[in-house]
Amino acid sequence: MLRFMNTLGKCLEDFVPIAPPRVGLYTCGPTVYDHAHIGNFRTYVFEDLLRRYLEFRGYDVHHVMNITDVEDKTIARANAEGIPLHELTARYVEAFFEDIDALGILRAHQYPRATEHIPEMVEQIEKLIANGHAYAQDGSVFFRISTFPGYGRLSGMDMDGIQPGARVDCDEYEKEDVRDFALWKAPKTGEPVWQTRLGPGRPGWHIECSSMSMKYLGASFDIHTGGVDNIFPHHENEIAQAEGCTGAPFVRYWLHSEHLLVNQEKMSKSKQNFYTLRDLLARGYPARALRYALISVHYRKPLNLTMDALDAAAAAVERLADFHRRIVELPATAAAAAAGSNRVVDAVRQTEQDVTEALDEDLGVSTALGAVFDFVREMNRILDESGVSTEDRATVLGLWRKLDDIFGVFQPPVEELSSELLGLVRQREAARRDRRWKDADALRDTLLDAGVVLEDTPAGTRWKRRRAATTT
RNA sequence: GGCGGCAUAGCCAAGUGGUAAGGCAGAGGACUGCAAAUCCUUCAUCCUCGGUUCAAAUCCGAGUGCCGCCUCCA
Repeated sequence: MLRFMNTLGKCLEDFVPIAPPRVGLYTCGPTVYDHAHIGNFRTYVFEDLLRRYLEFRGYDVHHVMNITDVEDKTIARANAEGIPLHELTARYVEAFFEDIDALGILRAHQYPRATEHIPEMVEQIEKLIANGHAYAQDGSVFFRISTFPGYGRLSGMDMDGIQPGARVDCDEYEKEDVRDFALWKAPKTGEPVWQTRLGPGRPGWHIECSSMSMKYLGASFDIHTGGVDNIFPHHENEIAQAEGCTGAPFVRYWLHSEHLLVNQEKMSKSKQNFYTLRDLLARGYPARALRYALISVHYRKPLNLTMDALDAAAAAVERLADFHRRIVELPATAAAAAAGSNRVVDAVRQTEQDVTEALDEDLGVSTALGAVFDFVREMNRILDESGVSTEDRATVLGLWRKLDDIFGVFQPPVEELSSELLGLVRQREAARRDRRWKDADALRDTLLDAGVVLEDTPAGTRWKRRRAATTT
């Protein structure tokens, strides 16, 4: 039974979709004013694992991720660069897709953008005004929190405790109550303006997610996710907006991922520990190693990213790739043997069961990966001792494909070698055959300098790309 | 000040009452012409101090440290 830690209620709950096998999944996406940083991707990778695992468990997931292309930061950045908003956001939307592709994150089924859903937001705001949950003031529209008794339930915030003055800044907008939040913002110089039935202005941030999620997933849907910092106020406000509008329960399961730390500290540009994906790729870490590092820690635990940890992740991924290559390239002679057949079948079955049990429990990914590495060791033992039959190999590769569908880090990319380098490999094989060890070793060194590592096996010499040097 | 998260070997990290998964790094060994890959062996008593219990990393209390939220930061 699949279970999730639901932020709403703070306990482990059995996962029961509203209309199985369909699952509506909404994940809070990027604000496209700059490159996303590696902490953002921690969340996106978690959401990718969630989606992939739901699919593995037979659910028909409909995944929607919003793109926030109009809010304070995007406007400020576009103004600073002196370019139109859409030009700025188009640039970073493109970068975002490049990055998630590099990390092997599956594309959502839809990426609705705020600027393309102004009418839907206006309509929702009108409903909220009509039923008394919202009020217009000085050209803006605010949500009236006092009319929504459930406010604060998701975050556990006691709204009565928040009083004007102390820590709460009254912003430039006049509101009935400082706790009220903006649904629609009156026009200001230097800001984009939409002419709507509400008057001119632009949407507040929170309204886009409730409008767009309900448009594509319905008034009530299954799962909504984001980083922990979104719990309050963003998701709290979404609930108020949605339920205040429809009267129906908005979301069944709220899942939130913890933040990523760098060297046990919060990432910040001033501490010079702020990394985008591109920064880390430029340091030579393979994208798959980064994905592994981001995925291998449970999503509700802070992830402490260090360069040592990334080196370790790169090595772990290589161990998995080495195993995959070994099983794929298994020579026919060894593949004909079948002494280990029962062990293979047992190991495959046990591994699939262990991985499923672990992930069923709120995506217990560390335990699941532990089971995978146990499997790799057992299979390597079998391969050392007896080899496997062609049939068993197919069974193993079948499991491997399933695991890769879930984790997205097990199937190594196909590597190619230039004909010159391949020629050197052949020359060295000839040298070894003639026992010209010095020549053979010199050729091996040459290839190593070219980034090619050789492995001599009873069935011949294999080559692979050297793991990128990643020091400092 | 209010609310919440975390603290396990050199590093990353599982485990939430019965004598510490897994990965990386290290040490020794097997295999190898030498390597690489692989396998075997080895490497912690769980932040501190109290308490509950036959039994605690795991429950309770008090500390210490780090991180986050408290109006728009994944």
